[in-house]
Amino acid sequence: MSGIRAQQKEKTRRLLIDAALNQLSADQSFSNLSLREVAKEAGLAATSFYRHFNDMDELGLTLVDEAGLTLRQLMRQARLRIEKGGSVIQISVKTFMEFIESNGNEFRLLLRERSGTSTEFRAAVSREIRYFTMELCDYLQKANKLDVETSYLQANAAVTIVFSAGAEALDANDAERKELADRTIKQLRFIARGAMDLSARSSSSSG
Amino acid sequence: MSGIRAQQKEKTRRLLIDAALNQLSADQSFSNLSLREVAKEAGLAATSFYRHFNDMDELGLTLVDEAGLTLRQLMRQARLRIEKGGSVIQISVKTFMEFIESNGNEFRLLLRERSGTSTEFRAAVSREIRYFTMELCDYLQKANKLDVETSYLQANAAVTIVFSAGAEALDANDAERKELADRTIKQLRFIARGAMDLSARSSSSSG
DNA sequence: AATTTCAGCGTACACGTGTACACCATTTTA
DNA sequence: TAAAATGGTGTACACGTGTACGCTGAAATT
Repeated sequence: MSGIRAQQKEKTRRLLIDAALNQLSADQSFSNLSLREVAKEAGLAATSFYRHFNDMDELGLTLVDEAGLTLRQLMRQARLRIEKGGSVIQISVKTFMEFIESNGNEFRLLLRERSGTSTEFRAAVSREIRYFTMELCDYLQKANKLDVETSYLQANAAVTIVFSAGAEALDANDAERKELADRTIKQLRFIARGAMDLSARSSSSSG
Repeated sequence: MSGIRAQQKEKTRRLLIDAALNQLSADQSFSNLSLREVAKEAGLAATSFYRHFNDMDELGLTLVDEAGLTLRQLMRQARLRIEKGGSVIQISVKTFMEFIESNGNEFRLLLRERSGTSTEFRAAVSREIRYFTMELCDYLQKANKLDVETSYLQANAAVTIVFSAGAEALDANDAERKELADRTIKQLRFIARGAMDLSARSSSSSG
């Protein structure tokens, strides 16, 4: 039951996952990454791959799940920082940019497979982003006393803007990233202000 | 000089371009489209491809250019509609959604290659989107008497939101698209309102 | 009319791919 | 301790890929 064998298996499974992740870059996407390349990078024979995954898609979906998880953990970190005081928007953007910097490959994966050719991948990424959006939506609802629709609209728009900025950040240098962060912060303020204004207006005209 | 030959060449070049475009779909991206497949679809021998393009990248960049052009022509149409009266935001979103519906493959191309593995493709798409954004920026500046920075921030955010909605629309049915359009319109109003408010505030405090 | 140009074709090649298969060594089970 | 299960290996195969090369017939040029 201790499982010296299961333990080793988990270890080389990890090796494969990390190998795939490490091979991702600006010049290489998961979809044009071959099973053989991954196995080689992991130091395994090509056919050993099958002891752990049925095919590359299975590996890829695992990566998407992990990336989504990392993203949500990031959100928790941001909330902790916010509780200690500071601008919500500023801290959130900064945290996100740190994520891009230290987890560029995970983010690239999400970004690319979101509009990729596999229905399953698209659904998986879409799901992860939906989780992310929903958590923000809850937060906005409670923090700003907004109605459900408005807070959802705001959360969805904010996530879109932040993701798009993240995508640009991948190709940017430090100075450009700073600029990008500033721009994003201002845009999120536009959205927050607009949501407040228009929500107030519609609730006063309808009730 | 009439060029019965040049004429024919242009014709089969068009055949190749259209063949590539027609092979794009939810399940097939340009990057995993092979030279042989394109040539076959166009009814040519594989090697004839080289009489028109050096490689697939050259074809792809041509497609990106054409897609960008189509996008800008679309903008002109929207402006014409707006001059006849109507909500700027509503008409723009509607026009964009019509573009997605009738030019899905072009849009898919832009969407995917924007975060693809080729630096050249990314640059090309980025350039097209920049043109698109700049035209909107000019318009906002004149129509709303905003300062350059604010109108740029607004234009950039608006384009991001609209593109993201377009991406979702690709996988959506008619009802979902309607919903999507409504959501997008509201979000663009948030942004417009926020830009107005915060621009006014900063200009009154600084001048 | 003779010559040159050139779009399009078919063959051929080396290469990388996924994966089927038989085999081995070691852990696990009986 | 004997038998079974299993992670890892290497070989082998068919397939699709880009593209080099030489050829052909018709258009263009001289």
